[in-house]
Amino acid sequence: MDPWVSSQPSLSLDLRVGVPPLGHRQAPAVAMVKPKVLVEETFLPIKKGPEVVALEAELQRMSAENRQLSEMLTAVAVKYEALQSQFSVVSANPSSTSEGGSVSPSRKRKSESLDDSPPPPQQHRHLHTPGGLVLADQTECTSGEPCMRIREECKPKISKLYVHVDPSDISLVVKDGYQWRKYGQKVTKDNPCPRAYFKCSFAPSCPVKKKVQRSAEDNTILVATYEGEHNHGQPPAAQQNSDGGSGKSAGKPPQVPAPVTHLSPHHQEHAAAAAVVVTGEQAAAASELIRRKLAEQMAMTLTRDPSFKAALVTALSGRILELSPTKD
DNA sequence: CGTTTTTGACCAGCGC
DNA sequence: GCGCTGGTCAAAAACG
Repeated sequence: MDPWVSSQPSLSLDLRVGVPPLGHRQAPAVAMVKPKVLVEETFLPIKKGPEVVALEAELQRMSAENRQLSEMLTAVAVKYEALQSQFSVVSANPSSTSEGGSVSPSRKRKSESLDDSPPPPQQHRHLHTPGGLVLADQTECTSGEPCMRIREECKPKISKLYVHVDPSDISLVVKDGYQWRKYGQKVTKDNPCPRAYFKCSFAPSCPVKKKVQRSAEDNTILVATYEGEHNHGQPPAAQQNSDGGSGKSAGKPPQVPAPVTHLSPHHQEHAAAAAVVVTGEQAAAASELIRRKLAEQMAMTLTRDPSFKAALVTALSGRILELSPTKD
């Protein structure tokens, strides 16, 4: 996250859900605007039953959790600023882009070690996409977002997605909205998990390929490396569940990995570093888009969370019961 | 029957 | 030149 968040009231990532505004508490650096309270504490005359007490305890817990998250966001924002200034320096010195140069789509291992050797921190950039994916590196916007490119004139269209999946899910399926046909699988030297090779099958002439491999460090993370640029639009949403399996999945049910809704600090760092990718007007446009989608995803995540729903329902029903005329 | 996946073989780049 | 490795091909299998 970056300071942009703090300046955008509509997209504030303040996570204090259902917590009464605490005037005495210093607001976290990242969340500056007045918190939106879903369950207003002063909604009704005070008459606390056991459910309300329990709910309050739950809200306190969530409050603490949110405070933690806010602190993490603050730390991430600080890191972002540091990286951004570093990036500005790098941008001012084009000679530092020594890894640039075109990479032909196939049989080019010479300059294509992106996948195997960890890139230097500044090049290891990740962005969360609305699908719960983490977009890394530069240049490629698989979802059609137009402005995530930087130094595209000197870099191949290579990007990475980091997808959190269930460890028990052995499939190498990354849901990104495109149709892919698997054409190979290989066990690589530095990772016991096999790497799967896919080609875009949505358009026959589409040159895009992707490699999917479980992270050696965290096998709940799938790393998808995209090469090339789609020469067609994104398939309609109805087809987005068929990724990897691309239509027929040979009898297997469509595997849809869980979105990255809970990121380890490691991945959050990546996400924060992502903001370094773009600067200037492109950065503004990209940031707005990304953050909007991030906020949407956050809302989606909350609404999908059964415990959150349960707490919300409990709170609302409790209030309604209190308001009920049958109550004496 | 058509399409996709699997998987062993093959090819090319790279380091020694 | 040789071996290692990653990437691709293509025949066979699997599936609806």
